[in-house]
Amino acid sequence: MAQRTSHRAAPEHTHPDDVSVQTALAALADPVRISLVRELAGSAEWSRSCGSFDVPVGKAALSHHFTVLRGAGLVEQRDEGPRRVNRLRRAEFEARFPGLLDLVLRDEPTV
Amino acid sequence: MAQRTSHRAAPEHTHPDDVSVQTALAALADPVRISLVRELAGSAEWSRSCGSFDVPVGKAALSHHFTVLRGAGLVEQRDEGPRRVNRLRRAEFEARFPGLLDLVLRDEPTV
DNA sequence: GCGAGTGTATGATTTTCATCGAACAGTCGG
DNA sequence: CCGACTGTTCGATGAAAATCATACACTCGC
Repeated sequence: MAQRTSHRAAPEHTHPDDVSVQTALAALADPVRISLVRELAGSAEWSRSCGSFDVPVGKAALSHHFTVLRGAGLVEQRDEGPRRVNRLRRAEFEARFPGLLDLVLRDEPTV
Repeated sequence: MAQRTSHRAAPEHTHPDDVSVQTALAALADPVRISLVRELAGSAEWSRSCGSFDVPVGKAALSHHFTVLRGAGLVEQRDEGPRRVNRLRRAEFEARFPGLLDLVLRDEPTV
């Protein structure tokens, strides 16, 4: 039989098409999640594990934020050995909510 | 001297240019405020008083929501006799957050 | 100027959400 | 098989936000 990469339950994903505007906006209206999305946008796909992000919260909260991002159709996850790697669903999200992601990514904080 | 229309304190407004993406998203990530913005978009400017909107909340909460919308640069208000009439700041908001308002207005709930 | 109509302010209540600590579950290298 | 590493789950906590009821302020027609 085919080789299994993981015996863990695969994370549940929601396609952007099944997401309401309100849910999408709520997902992006949080400073930690905005940081995650921005960092993710600046990295190659599947290159970032959940723990590799520079956000000031514990791993429990971090896990929660990724759940929210998945539920909003913003992030796709895949298990790779012990870690869970991420990908920003740019094209799909853009198709569903044109311009929205760009607004978040372009509006960098004035450091 | 010039005639005064109102002896009330004029409502404080925030221009969309002075609003962060996060604030804008948070303002639009609420069902009641989404309803207000949609109804407002379907009416002539300055034609709707605060109490004329069909939302399931008391007037105290309603007043609060308009404060949030003003603070996000989404709504402009003017006193007209006993009522406070509203205007959606379409052009200004669109200039600051291109496409965002359209997303909210286009995504009508499937009734 | 009274009273109805409209909106704001205040304080309390409720709900929602972000967060943490601790316990648990896979994965992988030795 | 053990131990380090990664991430999830659970329960509790705290903060923020929505809501309400009440009281107050302003406008206007009578």
